[in-house]
Amino acid sequence: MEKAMDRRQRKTREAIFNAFCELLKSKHYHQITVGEIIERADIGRATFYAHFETKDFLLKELCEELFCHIFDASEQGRECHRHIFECDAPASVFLHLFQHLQSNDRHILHLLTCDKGELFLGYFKENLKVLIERQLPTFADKKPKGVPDSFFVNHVCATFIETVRWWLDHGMKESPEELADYFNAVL
Amino acid sequence: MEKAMDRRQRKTREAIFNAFCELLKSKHYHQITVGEIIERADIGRATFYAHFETKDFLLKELCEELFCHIFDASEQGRECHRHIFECDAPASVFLHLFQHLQSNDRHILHLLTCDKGELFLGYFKENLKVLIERQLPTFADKKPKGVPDSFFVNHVCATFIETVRWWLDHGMKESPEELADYFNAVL
DNA sequence: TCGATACCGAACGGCTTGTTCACTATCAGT
DNA sequence: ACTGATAGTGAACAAGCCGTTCGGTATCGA
Repeated sequence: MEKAMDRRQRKTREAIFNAFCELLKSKHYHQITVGEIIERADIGRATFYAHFETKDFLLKELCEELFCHIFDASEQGRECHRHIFECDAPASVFLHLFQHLQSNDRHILHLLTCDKGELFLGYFKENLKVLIERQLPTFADKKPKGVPDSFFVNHVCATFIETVRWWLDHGMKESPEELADYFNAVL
Repeated sequence: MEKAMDRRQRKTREAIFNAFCELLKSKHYHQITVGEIIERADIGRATFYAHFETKDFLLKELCEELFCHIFDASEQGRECHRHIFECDAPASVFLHLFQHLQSNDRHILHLLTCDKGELFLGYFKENLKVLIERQLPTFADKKPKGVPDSFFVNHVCATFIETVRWWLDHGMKESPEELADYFNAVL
């Protein structure tokens, strides 16, 4: 993990992640068994537990890797090399997020619909929260009077997540731009 | 269930519900074992499975009973005997809901924080949705142009649920009236 | 080449699930 | 109060999964 992993370690770790993601496409999280992951990844039972204390930790670490990618990329897009798009508009970070979610890692989204989504959403929300808190000034105009900050942050978070969920449930027919419009409209 | 249950049936059914609710106060849903429910309800193993196909069905039926109470009561409050409060204000149904949630069945809310919340939330959302769809005209003024109906309904639902969740996470210090204010403010 | 490290794989104890079955208690109706 | 139907008992059972252990093998980095 931290100290330049052995090639073998990296390989099995990847194998586990891949197997897990593939399984997530056809099954709900809680239906997936460690045995299945092992079989699909073609590794020994003991090996799995050498890498992940438990199935929940596997999910946790997978999420962390994914969020790292997505959120780092969005922030970079905003502050550094500006990505492909102009990123000065207040809430364009969200457009970025929608785009990432659409293109890259579709299998992430399956986690949102599965019933262990709570866990996933927990992690997602955590990361999203720091992003939003850091941008709170940007929303100052949208925030109604008399509403606590923490309530508002939570509201923005939840609205984003629900927007994505709605998107998914309807087949992701809309473009990220449309989505971002809806998102801004209801805020 | 439907045909005037035997007294014995009602008794064990209640015993199971009670045991389950009590356990939910101290444990997360997925940590609770059928064995524990049985022991606490003081019934035979076979009896449990005679009533509920599985633990998930137990949750489902429990939710259905609870929502029946809450949602029916809110609708009655609005349309019939007007309850204790004046119920003409557009979104006072929500105030009603907040009040119900605060007073009556506090153990319901524990379901919202537990990690199987997804399941619970699913049921909750379903019921809430029909309520909101029925009241959509009321919100006509709040709904921004160019946003699909289904998106907006989902958004209102989610906002309500997240409001409740936030409430809970912060110790339910606010009064239902304040909550309703926040809720209206962000819509 | 060599020591360290990761993987193998089979086996094991422990726990949970859902079912079965012979037996007993309680019900509702005449 | 009798009786057939219905509900609950409790113990036992097979099946499945989890997480661990251990002796042996393969692969790594230096």
